[in-house]
Amino acid sequence: MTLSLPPQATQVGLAVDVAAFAIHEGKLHALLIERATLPHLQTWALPGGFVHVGEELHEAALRELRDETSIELEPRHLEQFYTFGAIGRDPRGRIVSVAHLAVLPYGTVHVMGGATTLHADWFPAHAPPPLAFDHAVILGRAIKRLQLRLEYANLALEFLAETFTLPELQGVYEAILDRALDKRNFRKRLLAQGILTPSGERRSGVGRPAQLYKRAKGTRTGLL
Amino acid sequence: MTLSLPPQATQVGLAVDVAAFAIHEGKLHALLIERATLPHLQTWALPGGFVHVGEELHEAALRELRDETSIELEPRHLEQFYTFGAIGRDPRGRIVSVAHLAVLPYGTVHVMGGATTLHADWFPAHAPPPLAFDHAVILGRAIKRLQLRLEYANLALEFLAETFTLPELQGVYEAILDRALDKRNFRKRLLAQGILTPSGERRSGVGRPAQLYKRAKGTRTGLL
DNA sequence: ACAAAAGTGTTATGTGTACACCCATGG
DNA sequence: CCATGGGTGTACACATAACACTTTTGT
Repeated sequence: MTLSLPPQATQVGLAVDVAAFAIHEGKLHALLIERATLPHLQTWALPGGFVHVGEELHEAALRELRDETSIELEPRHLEQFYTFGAIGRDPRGRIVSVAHLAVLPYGTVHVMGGATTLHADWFPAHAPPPLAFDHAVILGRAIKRLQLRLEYANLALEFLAETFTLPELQGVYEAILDRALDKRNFRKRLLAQGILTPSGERRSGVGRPAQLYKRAKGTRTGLL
Repeated sequence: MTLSLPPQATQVGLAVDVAAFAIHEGKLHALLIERATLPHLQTWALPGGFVHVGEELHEAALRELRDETSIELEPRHLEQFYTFGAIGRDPRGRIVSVAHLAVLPYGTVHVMGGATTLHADWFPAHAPPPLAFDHAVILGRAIKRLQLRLEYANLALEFLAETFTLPELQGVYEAILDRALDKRNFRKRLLAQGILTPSGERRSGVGRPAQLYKRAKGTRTGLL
């Protein structure tokens, strides 16, 4: 490093926080951890922490997600969505947090308490418990962003396994938008987009089996 | 400050950059400065710099805009839109920049060289000169964000004086979207939104004078 | 009178939304 | 045969896009 920073440059703590979502029992859930350290000891919060030296922002987000929740997962989507830097937001000093939005398929997640956290668990995203710092605001904005993304990215598919039924996909939309959708209009719209191809097989259970679909070739949204 | 940061916390330089836009001669222009310091001496760049201690992010953006361009202005709109933190983006070390998008009315702007910059000037936003750091990427994303915002915020009004004609407003849309719009459909759509009220007066010049409008009461978008 | 820019309506097309019944399977 | 959930089509309202001529003013 041959050039130095100007004297008035602020050195601040750089953190990432992750609002990670999955669908469970037809409802949108967010992954929260119970803090094992001050400040806000024993308060629920978004997974997150300080960025390490030489670590990219999205790498830090993935690491915090893994370390704090002992999750075995590959996030299907990870995206920075806003940076929170208000002066009083952290009592330890000036800490700027780059907030990320992550999407996980619920099935692949096994949550257990990690070293730096007391617990980790899924909570209904639309009705979370009291959260540390400004994390309630961050979570709220993450949900809004998720709803917006749903419209023109095919982000809903990231919540599901490789093959899925149309009712399952509709359930994802309804969980995220927090309202009911018309079955026929939903199918019409989704099939018209041409991003789904029938996978031939059918899933069985109670009632009539549903046609299975998978994403059409060349329609990945881009993970990071 | 009673609590200390954990040892692995990275201290990084926190900067803001501002992509400031105005309409001039029917084209979208961006405000650039020519750097008076290393690195990238004598290269054009977005106005920006380090955040001071105890300074909010948006305050830093406003200060840099004023100091580096000696502009006399009140930005009509200022909005954070993305944070750039890739490791190699600045040769001085790990510097994270919170990028902002600003809208100025062109008429109120007087650009002259400031102390920390060699020059400051407006450039066509869709065809800028070579830029320092990753500022070309930042500018490109700022334009995209501006185009998106145009749709559902009434951001176009921020480019104009308090009263304006419909052809002027259409010119703003065309400059930002970089394509022509149909006059009749444009008028129909804008007037249907009910955010414009005729201000009675008419502006004179060559050709038939145009009706003047101003924004309807209670339709401010929110500056910050 | 002419040049220059403002203003004005209709039609076709596409998109979103509301709405009710039959189908296939398991128990 | 019944309970459960999957699958299907049509009609209306609304928004969008294409398109050409007349009006008002200054010179």
